[in-house]
Formats: sequence, structure tokens, C-alpha cells
Amino acid sequence: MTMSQAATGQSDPTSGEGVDTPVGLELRTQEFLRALASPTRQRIMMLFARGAELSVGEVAERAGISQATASQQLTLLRRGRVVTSRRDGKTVWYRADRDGALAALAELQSYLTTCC
Amino acid sequence: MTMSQAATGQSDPTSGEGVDTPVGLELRTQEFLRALASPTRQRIMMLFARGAELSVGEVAERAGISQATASQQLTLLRRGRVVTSRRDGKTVWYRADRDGALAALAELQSYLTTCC
DNA sequence: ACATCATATTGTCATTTAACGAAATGACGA
DNA sequence: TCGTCATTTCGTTAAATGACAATATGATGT
Repeated sequence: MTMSQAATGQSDPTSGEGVDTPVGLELRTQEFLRALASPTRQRIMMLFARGAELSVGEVAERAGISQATASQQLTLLRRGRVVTSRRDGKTVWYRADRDGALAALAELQSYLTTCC
Repeated sequence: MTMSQAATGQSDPTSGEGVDTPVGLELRTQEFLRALASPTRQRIMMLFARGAELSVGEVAERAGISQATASQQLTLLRRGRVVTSRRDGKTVWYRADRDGALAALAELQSYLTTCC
């Protein structure tokens, strides 16, 4: 039971986890890592350099993947807080989520410094 | 040709890549991300909390995995610069690589700030 | 040289992931 | 209502990953 908690890496924010007892990475930090740990998604991220804002169709075209695949991967990237989306009419625009990414990075750093 | 380079995410240090042209994550940064983006390896990393130094067999036992699997996963973690190893006689001791991890983190941050 | 112990590597299998086409569903604007 | 773009789902295939047992490698002591 405690085993399954450790396995999922879940941490309970309510338990005042002191200096000892690094339970694990938070789920959202895991999603951040998984989002970036994929060559395809790294390739997609490059399309957003310098604040570029792209629709799903544009991402699909430039990344050389199908429209359905692009939509799915963008969902993973959004869950990882590295992109944000906004809807304007029928098209959904994606762009890099600088703040989200840096926040995730800070969480990762905090984990690494306390655990290691 | 330029396409295959972009696909692998390789960057050439000799080409004075200016403010524009983020070619991609360096291989070693990719390996850092992949190393941590795995629940099993995250679980292994927790065994190294507070500077603990463990042999392969100890990691296998405490993580509940076979000796071969432990050795493999530790290799991935070492490639990702999150652990280091030293040999003493027949046993190989692993510990968290604080400096390596923070260096990888810094590279990731630099990538995210310039690209996004 | 040999036996032994710890680690590393290999071969194999099951599971997971990535990607596709196609089709259904949602959301929006004309 | 119809058309368009996005999302989701289904079924499929190929590739990557995780794990194990078995074997090979390397270090140590006799």
C-alpha cells in the first residue's frame, strides 16, 4: 500500500514532508519530464522558437506527422506545461509555455537538491 | 541532410549558432531527460537520498528488481548524469551525481529560455 | 590456475509507446 | 444547416522499453 504510493511517485502536499522523506516526483513534474523526453516532441517544441504561435495543422505539416498525431502530442506537451493553447474561432493556437516550463524546471531542481 | 541533423537534435559546437537557430537539445541533455522520465528509475533515485552509496545488488534488492535490470537501469542513470559509480574491489558503488544533475538542469534551462 | 563473488552483457519475452488511416464528435462561423 | 478545423476514438502496425534467466566478464583470494 505504501508500496503502491511509492511506485506511483505520488506526494501528499498536506503531509508536512520535512527535510527527510523525499517521497518522489510530483505527477506534474513527471509529466514535464515525459513530455520533453521524446525526440518527436522535442522536434515539435523547436517549431515554437521565438514565440511562434502555430495551429495544430501547421504543427502537423511542419513536423511531418499526421494531424491526429500532432493533436495527441500537443496534448502531452500541454500536460507537461511546455505549451499553452488558446482558441480563436475554429482554430486552436499553440505556443511555448515559458512560465510553465520554468516552473516545472524549478520543481525539478528543488527535488534534485533535496533528494540528491 | 539538414533534415537528418534536425531529426537527431544534434548541435555542432563549431558552427557559431547565434541567438537564432536552436537546433535542438544536446544528446546528453536528452539522456538526462530520458533517465528521469521513468517511474522505476525515479524509484531507484530515491534510494540515493542524502548521499547514500549503494552497490548494484543493494539497489536490486531495495528496488525489488533483478540484478541484471538494476545494472541496466543504473547504466541509463549514469548516462543521464544523475548517478556516478566507482569500483572498489568486486563491487561497484553508485551514488547520486549532484553536480552532473544540476549541470544537466542548467543546460535544460538554457535551452528552454533561448528556445521558448 | 582455479573457484568464487559482484557486475555486466546477451537473448528473449511481454508490455508500452508512437504513428497511421479512418471515422465519429465538438466547436465555431458563414 | 452546412463546412471547417480540432479532438477523440478505433483498429492496426512497428519500434522502443522493461524485465527476466542465463551467460560472460572482471576482480580477489587460495
